Amino acid sequence: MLKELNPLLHSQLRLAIMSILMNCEQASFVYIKEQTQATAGNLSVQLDKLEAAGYIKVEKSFQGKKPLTTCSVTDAGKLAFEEYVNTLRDYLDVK
Amino acid sequence: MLKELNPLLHSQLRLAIMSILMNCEQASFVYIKEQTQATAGNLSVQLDKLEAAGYIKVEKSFQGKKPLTTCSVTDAGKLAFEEYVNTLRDYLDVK
DNA sequence: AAATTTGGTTTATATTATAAACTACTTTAT
DNA sequence: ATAAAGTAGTTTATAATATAAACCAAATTT
Repeated sequence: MLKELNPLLHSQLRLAIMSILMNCEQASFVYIKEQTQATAGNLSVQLDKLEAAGYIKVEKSFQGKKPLTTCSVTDAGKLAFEEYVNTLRDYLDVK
Repeated sequence: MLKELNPLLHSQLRLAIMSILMNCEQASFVYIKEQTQATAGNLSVQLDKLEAAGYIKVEKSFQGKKPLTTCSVTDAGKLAFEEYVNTLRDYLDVK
């Protein structure tokens, strides 16, 4: 029997965000936006959800005069991502 | 840059259906319902979508007096599933 | 100083998933 | 023989989710 796929991670954009953050120490809002091709609004909403779940940390600062939003994955986020990947493998691996 | 995940396959239930069908020649509505724990209504809708996309073939017959709906994956479905899996690997593989 | 760009957030809408209600028929119990 | 319950689904309504459009505040360019 197939386990449930964490619905918070089973979303194209949130998964892409997590994928990026799993591969670097931190990434800016603008960088993630470029990489994912998401609209700023959509990205903002999805980052909020991941942050609310405790999967990522979002820090707001200024780079000179421009606002700079920096994101990084938390330990809980890493764990959730890894569990999601393992669960998903059961769906994908065709015997 | 991450490619788009086929939205028709990026759904827990539809993915589970495809996963089951990729591992057997054919499966009945009832069997898929049991395996996925889906409600009949939800399953019916998602099977329709997969059929409309040409990813599965749905055949209705009778087993004695009871209706029997049998599903199997098409070549197009196999192809789409494999492409989805490959795309997904880019999201999951943490370098 | 008006227009445009940057870096976002908020809110409204479209899409999708899910559940509830229904249909049609069969089997079982009364 | 008929009412009650079960089987195998479909249709329709609702809840959840994703996405886009509209907006804000400040900085930069013309």
